Amino acid sequence: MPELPEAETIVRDLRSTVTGRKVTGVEVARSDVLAPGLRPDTLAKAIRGRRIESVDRRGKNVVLRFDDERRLVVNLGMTGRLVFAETPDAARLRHVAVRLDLDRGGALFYDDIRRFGRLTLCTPEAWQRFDHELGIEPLSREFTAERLHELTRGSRTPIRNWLLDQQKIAGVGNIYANEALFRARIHPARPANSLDPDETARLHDGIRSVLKDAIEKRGTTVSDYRDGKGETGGFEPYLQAYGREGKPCPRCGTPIQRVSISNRSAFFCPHCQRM
DNA sequence: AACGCGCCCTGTCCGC
DNA sequence: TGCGGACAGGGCGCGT
Repeated sequence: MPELPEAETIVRDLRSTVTGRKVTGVEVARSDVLAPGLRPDTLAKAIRGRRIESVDRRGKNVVLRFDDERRLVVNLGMTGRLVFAETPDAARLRHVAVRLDLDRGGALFYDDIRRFGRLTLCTPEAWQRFDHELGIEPLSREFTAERLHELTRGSRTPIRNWLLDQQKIAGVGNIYANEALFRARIHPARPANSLDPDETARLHDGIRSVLKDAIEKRGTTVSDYRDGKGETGGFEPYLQAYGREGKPCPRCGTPIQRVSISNRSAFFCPHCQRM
């Protein structure tokens, strides 16, 4: 479940280790993680010999920019991992789908148990389109409480679902959507356009604070997430609602409830978060 | 056309 | 102990 904080942690880890290195070899073991139409030999030919100029994040995506301005966009799906290691053994990975060998030793491994992740190779134009289609970065200056209120006004969908839409806000997944709503004391099934300015201000605050707190703890590992070094994240003990069905609400002690909204679990406190 | 839903995958856990 | 089924949920394609 890599969401924004997990992608950000991976990016920070990889920045220090792979930036400036040259790709010396490309091995694709599971071609179904490549974007439709991207063939293994096409990818290999495109990036072999290229230097990695930067490692960045857009929403939940990790973006490697090469010295010819092409980019490899990595969407981690549910169980994707990007780990740098000196040897395959040191990476402790059992489902390596793609390996990028780097000069000066070591390799960047893309590992994905369920292979829901996707690797996309973008020209500058394709990257521009990709970037444009994604929603606002929740930790950016442009993301204000007023902006959130404007955005939510046009949709009747449950706010939890709305928060998962990457074309609205980029980077929020089910864990942090539920946590943000808990912090804001808003019921996950509330229609997005029913939130008043005070509620969207609280939600804005909840989104930003939970993402920042989770980044500080290097992300949430429920089961599969690993950072750029192959280590687990430290935010799981700080979750207040997600995965805590039946456990007491940290604010009022009422048991946390789990309901299914559009075939996805939503966790909330029935006392603090009323319809 | 916004929105809901089923599907893609594998590992884990739970009940019988 | 073994086995079947539910569940995890990101993103996409499809139907309404």
